[in-house]
Amino acid sequence: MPEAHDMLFRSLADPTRRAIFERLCRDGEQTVGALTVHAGVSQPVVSKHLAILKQAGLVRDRHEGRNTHYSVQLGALAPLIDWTSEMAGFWQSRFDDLEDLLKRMDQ
Amino acid sequence: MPEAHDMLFRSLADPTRRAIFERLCRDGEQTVGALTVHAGVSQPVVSKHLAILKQAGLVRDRHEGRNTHYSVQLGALAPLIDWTSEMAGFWQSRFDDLEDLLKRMDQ
DNA sequence: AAGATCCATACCTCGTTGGCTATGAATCTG
DNA sequence: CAGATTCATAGCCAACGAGGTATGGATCTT
Repeated sequence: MPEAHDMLFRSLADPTRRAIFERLCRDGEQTVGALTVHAGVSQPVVSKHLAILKQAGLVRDRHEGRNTHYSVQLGALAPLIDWTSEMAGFWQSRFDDLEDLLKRMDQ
Repeated sequence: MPEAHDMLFRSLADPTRRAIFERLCRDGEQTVGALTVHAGVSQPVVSKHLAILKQAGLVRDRHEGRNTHYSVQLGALAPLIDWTSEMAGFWQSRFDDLEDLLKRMDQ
């Protein structure tokens, strides 16, 4: 069972995939075709990347006729923010501990 | 030239590597041996992971006799925070645009 | 000095994956 | 209905990467 953070980080690790996600963040909902134009890779590759992003909970799709529109999933980045905050928190708390120690040593 | 964010995300994508980084965040400076005990992989593998984390700017090393101590690099997570904020910002601003639009339509 | 310990590097292997083309299903359009 | 368009899936391949063992350099320890 791949931990939840795994898919998240792994999804964003690939440059092509991250670029697609960034574009969706910047410009909002896009069809596969529109995304393919700027992706620099073939349409099937874009579709595969989108499937991975979707499975990671980063994007969602909406079907309309023969078009599929992708957009950023609400709260997509929340786990990333949480993880980062947690790690930064650990770091900070140890820093505080050191500060306390130094303060007590100072007395 | 691999963009800076690439190494960052790719470094954190691997579970073993991320676990090592998390441990350094939680418990502070550690020797390679200490990290290897809990890593579940061989010592050379741990060394390699640490080299990757170091190249990504996430950790730093300090040599002391035959021991090498690794610790989280100051400001390691800053680029990650920045990127996340930027993406969330794009999303938010488009949301605001929509809100404005709806507001104007409401009149 | 000899052995033990710590770590990094070299080398190999195998699974994963990101890319492609081909194709088919589904939907417009003439 | 026939062709065109949009997208997803399947199959394939080359490259990468994470794991292992073997080994050597450097440093304690006796």
